[in-house]
Amino acid sequence: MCRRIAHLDMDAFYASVELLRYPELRGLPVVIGGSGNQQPALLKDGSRHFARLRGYAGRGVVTTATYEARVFGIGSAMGLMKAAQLAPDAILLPADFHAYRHYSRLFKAAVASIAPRIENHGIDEIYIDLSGLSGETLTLARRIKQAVREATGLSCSIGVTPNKLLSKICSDLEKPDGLTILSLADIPGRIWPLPVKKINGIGPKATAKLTALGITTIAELAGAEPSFLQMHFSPSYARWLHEVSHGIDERPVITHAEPKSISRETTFERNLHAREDRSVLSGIFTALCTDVAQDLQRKGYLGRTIGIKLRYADFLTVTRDMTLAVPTADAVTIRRAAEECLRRAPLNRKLRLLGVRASALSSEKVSQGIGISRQGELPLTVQFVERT
DNA sequence: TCTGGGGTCCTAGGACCC
DNA sequence: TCTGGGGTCCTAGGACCC
Repeated sequence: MCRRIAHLDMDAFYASVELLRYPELRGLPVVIGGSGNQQPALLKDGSRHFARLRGYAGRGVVTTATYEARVFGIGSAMGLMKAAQLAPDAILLPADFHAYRHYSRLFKAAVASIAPRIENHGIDEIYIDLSGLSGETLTLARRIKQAVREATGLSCSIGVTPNKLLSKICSDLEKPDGLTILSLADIPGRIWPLPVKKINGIGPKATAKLTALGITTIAELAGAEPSFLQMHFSPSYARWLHEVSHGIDERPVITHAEPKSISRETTFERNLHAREDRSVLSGIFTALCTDVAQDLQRKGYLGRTIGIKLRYADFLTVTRDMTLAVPTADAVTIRRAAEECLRRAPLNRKLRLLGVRASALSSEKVSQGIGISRQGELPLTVQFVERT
């Protein structure tokens, strides 16, 4: 029995949400990114003045670009300074995650009204299991696209195939506003000619390694001997490469998942030194711990492992973490643990990023139900802590 | 022109236990 | 003393994704 799995990807999601708010920008190259000080100014005549990429100075990156901006070679994760070189006259808007989350909820609810088995895959993507539904695949997919458009005014692209791997590739084939349906028989014709990096899970490192081995297309990967792949990759990755190149993927659609970690991090406007900039760094550190604590409390989780992340001026990144006896969501406890971690990291160099993370999460409700305080200040009850 | 912020998963070594 | 084997937890790093 063949499954029917859809992957739905919103088209240039953040930028498209901004175009709903600023319709006068339609058709122009628009880039979303940066740190929020490029808010449009309202002029006396009621029109708005938008910042341009030209002259941008800072460490921001492109989050999303409209298709008109992509023509210039601008893409996600590119530094804004570089993007400014490519398209100085493009409009620059700050990201507004509150608005994007709102539209995310809208489009997911619209899909759920037609096909309730949904797996979240970030703010702008979902997998949908259509297997149990009646109706033609094409009809269902068109209904879903229409429902998303009616609920949000936004377009999306959908791929439908027997599994998540192929559907993810497929939703990208006819973007924007695409709809592509493939069967296993279509793999040689439609999937194999594509470059290996189109496979979700083959990133820059693996692509470079495969290229060095003379493998650039999925067809070439499919033609590689498993023993050859095992010589160059870890056993499980080699096996996975062989399977995905043949379109094999049995992963189920996961309709509910608990978070594994909650973290906050920030890149400084200028590099900071642990000693020379001690007080400003300390303030940032405390704020990050407070933010993590608030996120934990708001979402109803306790963290048992607290960790930090440092990124030095040369981009070298180190982490340190420690596991507590008692899970916590308390800002002071987190700050103390994070400080312990900090003591174990080299601090004789300039930093560009600091982060704080809570992991080994458990649900707060369960812990409270058996009498553990949020701060974990009742050591005698430690023995009754149950992990969830 | 150096490269955000929030995540997941995997690997690997050492500790520790039986 | 020259040497086991499996299982789990903890820590650190890294690839990858949106």
